[in-house]
Amino acid sequence: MGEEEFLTGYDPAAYPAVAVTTDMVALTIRDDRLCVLLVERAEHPFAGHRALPGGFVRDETPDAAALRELAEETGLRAGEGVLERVHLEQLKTYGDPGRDPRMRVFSVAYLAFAPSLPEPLAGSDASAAYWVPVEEATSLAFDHDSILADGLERARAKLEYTPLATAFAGDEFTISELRKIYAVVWGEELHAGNFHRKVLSVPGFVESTGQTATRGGERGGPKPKLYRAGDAKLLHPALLRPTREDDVR
Amino acid sequence: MGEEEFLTGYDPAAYPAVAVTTDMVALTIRDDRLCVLLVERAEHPFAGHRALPGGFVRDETPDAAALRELAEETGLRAGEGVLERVHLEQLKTYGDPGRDPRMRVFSVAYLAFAPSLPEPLAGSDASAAYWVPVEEATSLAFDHDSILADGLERARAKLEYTPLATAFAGDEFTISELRKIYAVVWGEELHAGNFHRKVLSVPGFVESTGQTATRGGERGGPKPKLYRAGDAKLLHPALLRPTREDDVR
DNA sequence: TTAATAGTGTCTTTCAGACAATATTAT
DNA sequence: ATAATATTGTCTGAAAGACACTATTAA
Repeated sequence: MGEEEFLTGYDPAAYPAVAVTTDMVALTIRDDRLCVLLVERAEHPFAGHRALPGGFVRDETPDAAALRELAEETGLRAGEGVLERVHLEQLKTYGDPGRDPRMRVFSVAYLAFAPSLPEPLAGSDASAAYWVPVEEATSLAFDHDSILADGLERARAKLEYTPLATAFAGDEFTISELRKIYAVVWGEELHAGNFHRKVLSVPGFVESTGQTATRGGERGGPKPKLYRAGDAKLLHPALLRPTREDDVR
Repeated sequence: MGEEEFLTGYDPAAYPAVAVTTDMVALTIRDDRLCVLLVERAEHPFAGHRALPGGFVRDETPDAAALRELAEETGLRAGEGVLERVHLEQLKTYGDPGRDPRMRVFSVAYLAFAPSLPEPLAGSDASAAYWVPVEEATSLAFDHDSILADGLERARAKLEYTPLATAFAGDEFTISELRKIYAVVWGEELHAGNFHRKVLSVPGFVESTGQTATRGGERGGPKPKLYRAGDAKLLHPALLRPTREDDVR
């Protein structure tokens, strides 16, 4: 702000109308695949295309708008605990002229990490929302391909230096399950032994529940110990992606 | 988007007016101090308070709006090379209802790193803009205190894993000058010997010009070698801040 | 029994940080 | 001459990554 332009009698009608929406990159892991929540567009423009869920920001904070939108599309209700465990953060704002053919629309994009969620109930309020593996989420409406790409890159980077991978897991999880989350999001396998030692050595990443899983892995192995998310907000030292060009030029 | 709400005859006048602006956290280093560009507000609200420079996003991308705003406030002109060397990135969007008492305003905040710039010419177009050491930039208008805080934290974090410190330096610089930039932004001294070795060991951080400065330090010492920014986009391994609580809980 | 998994141990290499040493130059 | 600075060297400890090993369990 600080615009002398509208200090004195500002007339809204004198300016071209703009709209502000949120678009949501909601990620979850289903069947060992990283999935994003998409909606089917019924009408033009981009009728028949899939899009990120989103909507107008009403008389609320952008954060609240994003959370509301997520709740509506997934059918989750506040107060049941699931929605409360979702990690939500602002991603970036997209506002190129022409990104929406109808009018000037600025979209504040959000990124959400959710533990494995059920298929949205088509009945509730979710027009037609469903989880799609990210590799198959192409040819989206508007500039949503690039919003999704930005969201994925952010998510992958965040796993390196924050404990957010636990946001994809249930309340209690094994080290193997956590490793699987990293593998799925990063798209590459991690060395089991080194990962195990690393996770336990980073202070505050996970804490032991003292419990042991009731059975071992699907194809054998001892019963693993159970952990829950720790209280760290940042991982130090970080857990860096193995395959990365030594430095991105 | 994907809002069925405005697929059919959408009437702009039916919605409360919103405005979209940019606010700029422009940082530079002057006299070994980290400074931010502020403007003086002449009229209400917050008359007499200082604010981040900003303005409406017109028929242009938000990035272009931010760059235009920076050029206007600093008096810099495109094509002279200085503005082209400024690093600009989107910071975050602020849109809480009530952040501007006049109407609903969403502000797409930007962060800029500039090499030491002259005091803006009051005459040009800059209403009344000047550089202020960041510690003295308090009690800003609107929610600009928190935008500035977010910008500073982003800047400090970015120095760790990107070569952006070079954006504060001139075309050619010495390792000492680079170290001074880190010290000023982070607010703590760095060990000269270790910093020197570290910078030269990270691939693509800096490249030698083959030249040597014409004179040594202000209080003696050999003539240092000159370097320019390398082609790395990320520092690997990163250059982490020395004083950091082992992990932020 | 077989094969897969959980968890631990060891070794090598890399790197950060502390500290020292030497050479060079402004004052 | 003195003091500050540039640059390089050395050492220690932390940590990453490769690899090996044992114990445990599903099928």
